[in-house]
Amino acid sequence: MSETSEAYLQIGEVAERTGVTQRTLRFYEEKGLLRPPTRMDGGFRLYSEDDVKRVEHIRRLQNLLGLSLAEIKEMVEAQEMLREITAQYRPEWDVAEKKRQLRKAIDVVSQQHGIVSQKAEQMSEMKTQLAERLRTFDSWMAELEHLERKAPVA
Amino acid sequence: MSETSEAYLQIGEVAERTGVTQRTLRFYEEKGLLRPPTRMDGGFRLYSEDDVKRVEHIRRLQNLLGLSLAEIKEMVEAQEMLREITAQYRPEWDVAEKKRQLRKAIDVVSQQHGIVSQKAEQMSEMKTQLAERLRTFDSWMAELEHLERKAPVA
DNA sequence: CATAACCTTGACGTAGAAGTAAGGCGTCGC
DNA sequence: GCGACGCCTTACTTCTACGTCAAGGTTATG
Repeated sequence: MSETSEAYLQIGEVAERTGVTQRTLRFYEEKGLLRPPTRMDGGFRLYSEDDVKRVEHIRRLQNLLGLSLAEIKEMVEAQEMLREITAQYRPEWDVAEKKRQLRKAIDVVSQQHGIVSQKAEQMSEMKTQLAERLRTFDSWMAELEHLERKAPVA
Repeated sequence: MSETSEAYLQIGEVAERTGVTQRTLRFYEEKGLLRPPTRMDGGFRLYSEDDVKRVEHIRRLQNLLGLSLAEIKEMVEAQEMLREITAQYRPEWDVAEKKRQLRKAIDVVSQQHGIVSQKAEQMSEMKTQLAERLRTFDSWMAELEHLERKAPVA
């Protein structure tokens, strides 16, 4: 009975569930993208469900936005900061300090939002262009088929 | 008077206009992403406006869709193929052959369209999430300011 | 307690996408 | 026709994001 409150996962399970390799998980940890997980007595890493989510988030930022790990690290760190503000009460921080932190977080998130918005817009533009093209091609194809019916292969 | 019909550009100008380095332009040529441009007698590359557009297109595929140069090459080649079909009459190709080519092109473009659609959707999803977050943060901020007004810094 | 399955760190390797440097022609304006 | 600047190729280097052993420790199971 090792269940304290959460089900902890070993690196292999996390790898399987997230679709990245164990090497990648260790690599992300090394690079500061994942905070070092807790360990078993023998040294085995124990991840939480939250860690799984974080990995998935990292992958989205990579695949969808094409950000470098360095850029992603910045973002993740900002998230982390937020967690610090919101998690427990932290009476040692006064309101002014909290406001500073929160403002920083808002900055980061709105920057992200800006990037995403811009990219999304460019994408839909591209999508429109492609759709237009497809229509053109389809009409050419129709034309070719028309030709073929009028003058079938001898 | 070297103007035949278009204004040709040297590699430096193309680099400046597209925002990539000269090295990158030569690299793309080497990799088959840009067809070898015409040359001056001395060997200097002479690019057309079309080439500039192609470079911009390549960059969009890289940055927006995150495709590898190999993947981009395939796409560019398909475009090129189309150009062949549509450019001049090409009486040596019969209708069936043209249809085959056109079908291939349609395949490529609709595949691209699929990718873009999917990404665009994921992006707008992400955008929504970020916007939601921002709203949450803003309300927290408002709360903090409210607190501050009720109990100003002693 | 032996054995398989899983994990550890460390070190080296690799593919993709260029960057950079060297040494040498080309071109243009005067 | 010469100086300054732009361009040529070739070759070596870099950076990112991991992959791939290797040698050994840990954990679960019969």
